[in-house]
Amino acid sequence: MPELPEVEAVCRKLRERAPGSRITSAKVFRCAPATLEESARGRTIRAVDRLGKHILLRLSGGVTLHTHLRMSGNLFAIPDHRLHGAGARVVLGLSHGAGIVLEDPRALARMEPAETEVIDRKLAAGLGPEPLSPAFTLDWFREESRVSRQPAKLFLMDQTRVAGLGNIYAAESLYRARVNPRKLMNALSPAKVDSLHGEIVAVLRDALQSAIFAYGGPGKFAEAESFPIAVYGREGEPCDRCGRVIRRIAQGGRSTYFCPGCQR
DNA sequence: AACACGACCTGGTAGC
DNA sequence: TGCTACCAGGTCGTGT
Repeated sequence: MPELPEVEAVCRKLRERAPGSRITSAKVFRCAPATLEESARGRTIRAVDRLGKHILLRLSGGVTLHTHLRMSGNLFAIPDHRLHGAGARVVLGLSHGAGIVLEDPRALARMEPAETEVIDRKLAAGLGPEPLSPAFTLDWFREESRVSRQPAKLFLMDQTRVAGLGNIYAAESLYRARVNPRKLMNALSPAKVDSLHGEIVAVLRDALQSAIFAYGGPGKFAEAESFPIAVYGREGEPCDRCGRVIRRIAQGGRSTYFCPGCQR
């Protein structure tokens, strides 16, 4: 589920309920240290921030619940904190009985209490600019590309370079820009670098719209255009653009899907 | 610096 | 039906 667009959708949804609520109880089943129960209880949720794929629940008293959904996590509000599902890993009970639940079937997600100043400094130092922020300029991207000898796919997945892309949207960005995922960044033509920069932004913008729909956004009537997946998970199928068979290779221990015909 | 690999975990599914 | 093997949207630590 969660790359930047999905995480942003989760945050927007949470912002409808969470800010202003006091945490009256906290129960950790897994995915969080037991100390979270005590450090969260009694505090008020001031804001829900996001940095890359990291969710930051800002609590009163300079405490942040640093949350990462990893592969299969989800974070959402429920009307009654006692009625959480069986898959709940952390449940925050709020004033007026509502709740916030961290779910994750694989239990890889994490929610950890931290001093706000400390976690902010750590994340700022460890994450590159977000593609949907003004910091993601073409000049910056050109320079990063010029000095990187990483294969393009690994470059896009590297959160210290670009914060927020994951396996799906990295693959889709490369496909749209017609870039071979194995090609080293500093070996890409200037035109490909520029194209890739633009497609990263376009892919995330499109995906964000779809994610907001999927998470119960503006209208159930509007045509919920789901994000069109062109290559991810389509090994063996013909490419919509050139007809060549889409391949799956391994990079950095993950699957990369691409079209050997038009990604060069 | 850059990369491979295992660990962390559970669940779904294709194939036999 | 039931077993096995592999796959999964992420990150971190260790070793080369």
